[in-house]
Amino acid sequence: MLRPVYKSVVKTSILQRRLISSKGSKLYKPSPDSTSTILIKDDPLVAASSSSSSSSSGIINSSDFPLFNKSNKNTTNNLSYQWKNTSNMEFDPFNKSHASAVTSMTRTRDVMQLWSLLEACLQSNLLKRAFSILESLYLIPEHKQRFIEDYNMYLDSFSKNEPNFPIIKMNEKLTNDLETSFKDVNYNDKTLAIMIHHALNFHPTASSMLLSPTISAYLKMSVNGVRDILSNLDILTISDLSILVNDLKIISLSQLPTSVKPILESLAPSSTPVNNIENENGSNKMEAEKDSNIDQKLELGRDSTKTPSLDPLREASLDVSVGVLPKDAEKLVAVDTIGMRVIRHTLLGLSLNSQQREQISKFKFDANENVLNMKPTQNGEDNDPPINFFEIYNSLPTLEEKRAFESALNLFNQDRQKVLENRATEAARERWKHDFEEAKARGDISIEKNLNAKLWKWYNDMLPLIKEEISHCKSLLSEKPVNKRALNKVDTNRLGYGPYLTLIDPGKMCVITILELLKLNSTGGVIEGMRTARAVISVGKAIEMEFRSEQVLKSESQTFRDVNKKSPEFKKLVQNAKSVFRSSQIEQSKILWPQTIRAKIGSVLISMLIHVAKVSVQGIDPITKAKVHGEAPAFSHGYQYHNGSKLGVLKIHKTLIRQLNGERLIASVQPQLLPMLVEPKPWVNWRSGGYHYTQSSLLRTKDSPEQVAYLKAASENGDIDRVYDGLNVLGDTPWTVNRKVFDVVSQVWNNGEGFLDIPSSQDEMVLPPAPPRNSDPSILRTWKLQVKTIANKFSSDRSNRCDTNYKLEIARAFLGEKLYFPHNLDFRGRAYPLSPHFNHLGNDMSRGLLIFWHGKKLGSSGLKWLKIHLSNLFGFDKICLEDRIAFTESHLKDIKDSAENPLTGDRWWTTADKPWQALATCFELNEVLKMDNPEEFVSHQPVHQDGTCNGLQHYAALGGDVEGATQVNLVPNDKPQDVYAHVAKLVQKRLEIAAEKGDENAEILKDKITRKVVKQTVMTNVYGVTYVGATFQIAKQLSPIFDDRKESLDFSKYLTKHVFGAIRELFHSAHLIQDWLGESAKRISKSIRLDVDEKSFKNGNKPDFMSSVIWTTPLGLPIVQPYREESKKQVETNLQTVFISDPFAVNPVNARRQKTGLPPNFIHSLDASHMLLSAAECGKQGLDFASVHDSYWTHASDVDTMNVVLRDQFIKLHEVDLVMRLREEFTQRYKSYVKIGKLKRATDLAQKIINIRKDLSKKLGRNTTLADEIYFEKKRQQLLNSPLPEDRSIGEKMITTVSLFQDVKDLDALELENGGDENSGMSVLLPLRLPEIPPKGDFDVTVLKDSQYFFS
Amino acid sequence: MSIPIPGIKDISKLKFFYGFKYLWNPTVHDKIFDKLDITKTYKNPKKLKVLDLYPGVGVQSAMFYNRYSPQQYSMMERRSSLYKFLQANFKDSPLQILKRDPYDWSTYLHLIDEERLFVPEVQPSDRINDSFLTVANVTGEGSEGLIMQWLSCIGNKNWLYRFGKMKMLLWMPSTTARKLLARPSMRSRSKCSVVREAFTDTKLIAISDRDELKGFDSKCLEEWDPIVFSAADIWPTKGKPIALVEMDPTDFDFDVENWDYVTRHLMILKRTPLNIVMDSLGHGGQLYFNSRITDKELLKKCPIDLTNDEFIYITKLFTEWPFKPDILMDFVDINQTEHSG
DNA sequence: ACTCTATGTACTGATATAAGTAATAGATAATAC
DNA sequence: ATATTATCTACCGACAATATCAGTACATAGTCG
Repeated sequence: MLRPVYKSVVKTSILQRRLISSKGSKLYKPSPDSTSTILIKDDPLVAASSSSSSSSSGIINSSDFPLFNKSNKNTTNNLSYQWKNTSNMEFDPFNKSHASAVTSMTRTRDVMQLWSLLEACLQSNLLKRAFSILESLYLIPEHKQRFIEDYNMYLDSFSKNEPNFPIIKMNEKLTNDLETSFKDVNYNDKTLAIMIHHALNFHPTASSMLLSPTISAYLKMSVNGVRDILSNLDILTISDLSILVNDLKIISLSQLPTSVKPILESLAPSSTPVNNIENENGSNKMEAEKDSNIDQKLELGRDSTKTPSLDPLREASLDVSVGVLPKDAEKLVAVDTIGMRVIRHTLLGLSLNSQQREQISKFKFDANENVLNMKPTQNGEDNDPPINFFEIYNSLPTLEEKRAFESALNLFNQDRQKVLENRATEAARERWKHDFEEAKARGDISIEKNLNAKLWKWYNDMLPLIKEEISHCKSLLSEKPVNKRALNKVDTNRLGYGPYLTLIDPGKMCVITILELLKLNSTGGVIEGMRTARAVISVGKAIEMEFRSEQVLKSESQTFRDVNKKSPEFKKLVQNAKSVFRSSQIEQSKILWPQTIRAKIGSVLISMLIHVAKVSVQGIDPITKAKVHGEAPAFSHGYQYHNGSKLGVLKIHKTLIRQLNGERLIASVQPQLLPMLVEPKPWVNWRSGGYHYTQSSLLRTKDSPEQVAYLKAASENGDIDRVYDGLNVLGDTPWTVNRKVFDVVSQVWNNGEGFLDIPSSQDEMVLPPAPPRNSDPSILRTWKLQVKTIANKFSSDRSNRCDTNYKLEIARAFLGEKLYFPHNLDFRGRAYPLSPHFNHLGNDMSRGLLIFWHGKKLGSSGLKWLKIHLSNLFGFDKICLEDRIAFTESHLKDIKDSAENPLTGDRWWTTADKPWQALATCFELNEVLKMDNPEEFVSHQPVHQDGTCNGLQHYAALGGDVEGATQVNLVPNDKPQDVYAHVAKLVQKRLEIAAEKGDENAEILKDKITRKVVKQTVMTNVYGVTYVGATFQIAKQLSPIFDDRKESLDFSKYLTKHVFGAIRELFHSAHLIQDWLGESAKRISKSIRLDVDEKSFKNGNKPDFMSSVIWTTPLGLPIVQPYREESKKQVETNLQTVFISDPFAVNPVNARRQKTGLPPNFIHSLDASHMLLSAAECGKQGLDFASVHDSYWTHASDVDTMNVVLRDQFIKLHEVDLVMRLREEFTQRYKSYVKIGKLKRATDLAQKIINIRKDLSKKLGRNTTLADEIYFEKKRQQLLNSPLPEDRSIGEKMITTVSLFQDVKDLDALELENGGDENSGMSVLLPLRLPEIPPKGDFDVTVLKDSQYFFS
Repeated sequence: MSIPIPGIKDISKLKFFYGFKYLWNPTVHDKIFDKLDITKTYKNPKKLKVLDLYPGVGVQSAMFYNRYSPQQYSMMERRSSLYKFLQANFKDSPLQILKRDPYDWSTYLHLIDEERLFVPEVQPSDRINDSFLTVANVTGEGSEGLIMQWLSCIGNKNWLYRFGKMKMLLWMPSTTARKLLARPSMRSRSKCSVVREAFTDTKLIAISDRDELKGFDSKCLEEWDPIVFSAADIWPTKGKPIALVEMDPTDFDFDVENWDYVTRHLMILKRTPLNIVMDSLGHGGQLYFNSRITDKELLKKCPIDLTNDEFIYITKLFTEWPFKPDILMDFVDINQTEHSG
């Protein structure tokens, strides 16, 4: 049928806006009469609000965060959602909710861009340029309060750059800057710290007496006390402090920050400060003099990177036995670097067998050399890591020994983790070089055949290009800012990205670029390549990430550079201090590179790589039919169309693809994001936690400043400490790779054939022959579709295999290791591991590969749960526990066979729902069953307890719905309820009734309803699946029954109605709550905040709605639904323009998504709270705990304990009426919001409003608009909140169209619901009112205490 | 006995036009017929079979019949309101009304091969088929794709073009006409202009807005001298202007698949000189073509400046390229769906 | 020295792209008259 | 105040269209008083 016009006339509603593409490089010129400034001055509202925010010393604007002004009366209730009014927030670009004026947001963007530019310039020592950026920043009024921090950054750089600048001159400069250039700015304690540091370092050898008065003067100038000055550890190094305390004796130990106090203490009595200062390059002589076995040189950051890792001396010293100390000092240094001997010493002191003993003696405990087992093996069968810590750990007989072992391992892993996060690119480069040289020895052909050797070639070709580009950028940047006109386009672009490109070591950038591109192979639906947009941004991000961790590392080694040696105890002290330091460093780095810059950087690097990367190729000359050899670029930039839209793609040459398919890809996993070897840094605030050197945010925000602002406020307020507690428990669970399962997977994998989820590896695709060209178009089309389907299958198989490859390689690298998953949260509060690819949230295979590091004896109940677990994995999870045990017991033979001959036997385990996990369980059960006393068996297998339709469980509890609660096992029962089966039964009944009435559809369908047909729909119903969506799901289930697709769809439509009806009937109260949530979300997202900018009214009566739905979880986590209209724009890069969203754009909300999203999101925020509460409690009780949203894992022996915790926490969560609480919060938060509604014309009130409008209209000389009314109401509110009594009294007398509603009792009587038939209604501003909560049922959640099938 | 022509009064009562527009003014139609003078091609109109796709209100159809009395005149119209209108006006006329969907390829198979309700004569391709004419109105804004597919059918010699070189009188939005008729170096020059140049000889016959003419090539306009009428002559009046073109298939001889790939990719960067743009054809394209294209002047040109002959030349080089990419795999798969319970 | 204007450029928003409506088609929110 | 028409289409983790042109705002240089 012909397509109706309207379907394609307008393709998208995206508000396309282009980036101000080179704004990053554009500086504010001090021209005071820019239009925007005038606009702001003339706008009384903006002026008022900005003055109020500055006068109240930055206390959060009440209209931004209505809850802040509320006094905290309910503190007795520990689930209170109210936030304390203690936050003291200064200006921060994130700290503006969306609804504040648009103008401020555009300036926010400018601030952000200037910041990142400033940072970049300072890093590159472009001080003059930096200064002019400072001048621009200074002109932004909201930024004044924070300005000194930027100036400090500058001053610090200046000080480092000009170490020989006398302190007096320095002082002059400071005075001059602050008195002439930046008049309104005052120094702070950090400024003083910089001056002190400069003073100490300018006169390193000067007599203390000379320095003392100067420094004392600075200390006296302190704003918040000497302590505050001294807490600037990023400025003052340990040796600075040491001088101040020990030499000059100006300050006392007690004034130091607690984290470094112990270090200074231990330095104080014996140490000779002179040594500390002289010792910058590490003195070997000193080392040689030490004769203790245990004393170690503590090597840090910069120094360690200098150490060549292929040192022949070191090789030679490997076999030096413990306890024998080489007299040769040089050798000692080589051996000594990372404290390996301590570790080895400790380990060898444990009870080990001779083989282990030998392993340990041979193993190099050098983090740089033995980060992870990433070496490629020629023979796929050889999975053995050089040392299997897990096996050693397990074999240790006593708890004490295990502890000692773990503690030594931890010491070693600390170093390895650091290397992992910081040195991975260098490691990759070294591997390439090594392979290249090996291949070279074998001849030119080997170089072509060996991937790494090829990469090394690319690397070497690319490096000079980058260096050249960097020097271009540098010379361009160091020139005086010439007028732009004289520049060509290339240089104009350089000006934009140049400052960033010069920040990172060129070699590192090469490696990153190459690795990223290889990683992105066959992503984004591209057959042999990737999307350009994705590629440039990924590379840009990776570069930025590298820069960030380098920064942290650099400042860390700067501060601690002088602390070079001491005992292991001292090392621990330093480690602690450093970790505190890192937290604060990461926290401070608020600056992120703008997305546009990332894209530009990425594109520059990628285009260089395209230019140099070549592969040798074979082709057939179409004319002579002869084989032709040649060379072609490995990457090629082009475009593809999709529905008439262009899509930039980066194609990878077939030759390279083939090579990649057979390659082990571990190297290209972003090494910063692998699982961790040590416990993640605990979450203490919203941007410090997880990895040690890599910054991650607590919340995965979707580029929404609003989300960040609320999160930050809550975090600073200490409202979400319990969230941290739970999250830290998840992160602290140690795991290891299940060796037995890994061996099976590995075998299957190397075989290359498809197995379970793993697709087979294919090199070529087989396509059907093309029909003749002049066939009917319909035939041609069918063929094209076939080709497409096959190609898509091929490419998805390939990317699937690629993904599996990653998982396996990571698993291989962590064989025998102790590993941890750092977690963070999505915006609803659900927890996810930070490390991609391989984690316990992954597919069945990933889960099967993971077991707990710690083992626990099965004890009395463990075996039972292990058996139940197996039954669950086979899909028998809705029968009573006894039957599940019986299931497992009836398959003991199968279990034995599966465990002993997983691939050669009957492969019973592959018939499970979750085969790999089943296999893992079979392995354990088989071992258990061999034992005489199973209770003694030490189990590592996580046992899952899953909620039965967790969403519905929460709904039932919320609604007090007895019937629903029974269905989802909140009510004790001797048999678990199967919701899906029950719904199927209900549908069946409905159909039978309909059939009797003569309904043909019902007649045909009535015997075909199974649990499976309705399962997905019941599940997704919680997420608000629509009628159409559910129809598709059911059609999928029904399709085997009906031949005709159309027919199947028709029946599905019919059936869906009944399924929906049945669900609605069964979970009636859940649906009432869903509806209530939906309606509330709709009203909120259609409401107007009073102090909204009038300009958001397009035509005076139609505003852009800006309010998103916000609530606080029982744990205090504020949740902001980020659904807004998208605004994307094109950004020019080297390769093409890319289309990316502008994170600073202020967009109206997407009311539809706000509405459909709230019910599932609210429920998820509750189940997340439940999980975190349970996690924290389990942690407290000493359980190992993991979760996949609504599936909770622990050791078999602890399941009973965990179940009790789960129920207790659920009860605790629901003891409060959460819906009521939510409504109260909404009412508070959206108190002064208004909506546009209809008022009955025939009322007094309406008449009054008409009169006001008439008056106003006269005054304005035009028709009034709703925008005008909002303006006056806003003014009234401002007057009412004014500190001046006279203002307040004026406000009280003011009457506006909105104020009239204050006294109205019964709004319902006046408001016209949308059923208004005649033109009796008129559009007015009404106060926002939320719908009434549906009545709560009689279900008492405490009965849950005894419900054993709640989670099972 | 001539068929009565529906007037604007009746036509304007119709509510739904599905975004299509129809010229209702008989005077303009007469001018157009005069100008077309189809008897040049169809020496014997009594032998002529006309297939009218999306006839709409049938004004043109009735006038055509009145003027030439062809052997068969079939109107294919499925949209209910328009079908009803045709039924009401032409039920008892010699005009055949078929309630079929011209969009669906299978419609033609049924009509021609199975039911044999409309069977054109196959003619050799050394001349325009003189017993088969197709008239179509595809003025809907969203239906441009249909025109483009018909065009590619000329290249494939399938669909109605299996009966030989069939002339088509085609109403379309004027923007579409502008794109199709654009010559090299013109702003609107795009892949479909090249397609038109490759497979057809097309003339602009009439257009509903004089302002639109400035988007066309002035030399061509001189030659075509199109009839310009007013927006008031079409119904519904609102909306964008429309144009009528006359499209005759021509001879061609080149590798269509490769040519399609080459033009598609080159026209993406239509303002980038050939010596640079060739890289977007595949790995190492720039190097290969720079060595193969001997005419340095050609290398300086941009794709937008190329004639079809030049595209054919490049295509030839492309097919001779030993390392040429697989042109079949030229698409992306945006929608990967997984997930199930 | 300063202002004004001519000139060119950077920026924004609009439009075209390919060519069976992605495998599908009915409710519903938004917009226009 | 109704009727047409565009926009969805189950949540989250997650990952994105681009080239070119016309018109305009803006900056710069040069000229002139």
